[in-house]
Amino acid sequence: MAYTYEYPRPSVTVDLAIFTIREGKLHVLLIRRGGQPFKGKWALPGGFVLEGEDLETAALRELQEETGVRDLYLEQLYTFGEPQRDPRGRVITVAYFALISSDRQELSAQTDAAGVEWHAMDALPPLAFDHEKILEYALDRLRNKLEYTTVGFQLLPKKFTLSELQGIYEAILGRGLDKRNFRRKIALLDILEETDEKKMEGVHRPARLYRFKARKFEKLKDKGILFPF
Amino acid sequence: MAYTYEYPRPSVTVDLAIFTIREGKLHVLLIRRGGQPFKGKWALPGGFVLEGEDLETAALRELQEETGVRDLYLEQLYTFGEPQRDPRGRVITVAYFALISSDRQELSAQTDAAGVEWHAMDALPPLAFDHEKILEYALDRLRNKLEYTTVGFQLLPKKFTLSELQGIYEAILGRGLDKRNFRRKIALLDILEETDEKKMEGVHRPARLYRFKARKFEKLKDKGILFPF
DNA sequence: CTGCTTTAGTGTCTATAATACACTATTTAG
DNA sequence: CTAAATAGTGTATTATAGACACTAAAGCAG
Repeated sequence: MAYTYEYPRPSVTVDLAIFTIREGKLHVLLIRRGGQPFKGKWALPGGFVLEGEDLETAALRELQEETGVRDLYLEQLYTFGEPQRDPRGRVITVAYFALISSDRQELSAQTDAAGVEWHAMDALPPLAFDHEKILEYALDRLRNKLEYTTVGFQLLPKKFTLSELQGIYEAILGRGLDKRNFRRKIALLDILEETDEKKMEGVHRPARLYRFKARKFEKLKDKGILFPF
Repeated sequence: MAYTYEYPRPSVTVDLAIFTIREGKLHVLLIRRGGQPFKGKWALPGGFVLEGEDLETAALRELQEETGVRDLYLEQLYTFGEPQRDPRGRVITVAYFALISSDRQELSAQTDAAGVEWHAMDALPPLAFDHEKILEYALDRLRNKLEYTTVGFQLLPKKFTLSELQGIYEAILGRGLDKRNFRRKIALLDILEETDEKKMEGVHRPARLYRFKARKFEKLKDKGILFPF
């Protein structure tokens, strides 16, 4: 049944650009390589697609192995297949990107022992393979998606303040946004609802906490559409 | 050097969704399969990625083999890798889409003997493999791209009338557009220039022919950006 | 308890872009 | 010269984006 072709059979991997926000800045998850090639260099988490395994399944499996996180916003990015991109031979990689909210990123800290670390996007070390190119592509896509989808919302805990939401947008876009215009557009989307709670933190007026309107949000999550800025 | 991994090595193919406009309607190029599986069914043109061959190079090569056309707008679409998508074994396919202008689509007629035919998108036969899914994805992307890029312009000969350009948009979007609004937006883009020529054809007022402003267009082609509708 | 600091929260005006909508102009065929 | 067919043109309305500044509420210091 399997493999009856007389054509080259490259290895196929998945690589993940996993983003989060820490301390107001966009970070990406990197792993320090333990073996050759590129030993000691940082790389995107990823690995080989297994026998009979779907590509997205492989990406989710790798994600869980590396970070312990399930059930994520995960999107196929691009497939990189230059013949020389891996010095060991022909390896084609399907890149995905994912977002982890600030309250779930703690889980991944458990695996930190294995050389897994969050790196600020504005202070990246040199990366293995063509992972710099992949990351550049991923950041492009992320910023783009931000403009017409709700991706940014993936990066927040269940309840959040509007300032926190704006902070996410500013961190990804790399520029400041006007508070009033931002709030007006969010309100227009009609996907948030107030809670009675307030975030009491620090020496200043407490901010109201919001959450998504569950029904609306679930529908939109599938379509991916919405959220212009 | 090559293939030192102990991991599954699927075959990797490229498949192409090649669109054109014929008689005012969106068409896609299909090939009738000569062998098993899906013998006699229609399929997207495509084929295996060769040893040491870049993915896009493979797509361009297949395109040329099937249609004789070079130098096309070609864009990676998505990679499909469900384990069971090919009954012969694990085959991962990287899908591309391309657009051929009405004056170049004639070239491809030369290979028609081999069961290569244009099919109207609104009257497709059943397709082999998961090619219906791939096509659906491609059409989605094409319509989307139309709204914020200049892709539509790829489907026209060097000189064309504004009505022809509008026809392209209507064929892809599947709905009519207002003539005055369409022309205003085109003018705003500032990427067309008038020629002195007119298209004398039929029993009616002749239309002025336009062409792209070469410099502007070359810049935009790379970026891919521009052209909201 | 007063006031200083810090972040939350709110509304208007202007500019730009999108849409709806109808008539005149030019050509050929008969 | 008239009929048929497509080319070509402008205005008014509505929706969206961006610029912009002050008041509100909490904690802490004195």
